[in-house]
Amino acid sequence: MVGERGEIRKGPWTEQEDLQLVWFVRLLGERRWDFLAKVSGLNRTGKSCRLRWVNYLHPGLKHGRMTPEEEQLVLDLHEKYGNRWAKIASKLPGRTDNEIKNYWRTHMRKKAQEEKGPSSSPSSSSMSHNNEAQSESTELTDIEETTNGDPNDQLWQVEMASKLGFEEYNEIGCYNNSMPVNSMPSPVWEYNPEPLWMIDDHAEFKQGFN
DNA sequence: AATCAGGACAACCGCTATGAT
DNA sequence: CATCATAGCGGTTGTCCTGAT
Repeated sequence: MVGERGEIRKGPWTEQEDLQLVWFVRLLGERRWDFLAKVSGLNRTGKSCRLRWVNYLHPGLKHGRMTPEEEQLVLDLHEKYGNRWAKIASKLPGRTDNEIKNYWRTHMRKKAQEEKGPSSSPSSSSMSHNNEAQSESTELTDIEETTNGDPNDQLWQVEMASKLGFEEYNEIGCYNNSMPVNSMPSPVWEYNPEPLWMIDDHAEFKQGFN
């Protein structure tokens, strides 16, 4: 799992790594990814940790196929914003920029070309349909907003929670249970049983390891 | 049944923006 | 004001899966 000392791991994440990451994000919050990466014992870069969290582990994410409405929305928003994936993603709660980007790359681009194709652009007609999906002017807050709807999503969350050994997670995206410490190889647990946010600074914290 | 092509998705890389010191 | 660290974004690549031949 965890590679050689000092070696940064790359490639697919293991369940164990996911578990560790979720746990440390819960403790430290979604910030200071570099620090989190060091402290967690994951031999990953902060960047990699953030990406994994944002694109896969975040409890607010939808998992599964795009609905036709979402497809249409992506199409419309791409018309409007171009390749501003983050911007587009912000209008599609529960979807990540990466997901949308991938999705676009595969079929939407093709679809868009087809629709544009020989005749006029679809944008005007699709816009009206789009209003229904309350995109555009309506500023959707964030991913939490849709977590309650999608059965796919709920299913995934339950699956993920059980996979990670948690019983439930609350509305702010935190799992309410204790970490299954026995499966945690990180030295953190030996040195710092106290919540990490109690620790003043990483310099101090790091002393525990070095 | 084997293999090939395309789709779907995860992850990495480089660059830029922003905030802290 | 300049510099450094961190976060975020968009592009790209790699791998696995699935359906067609």
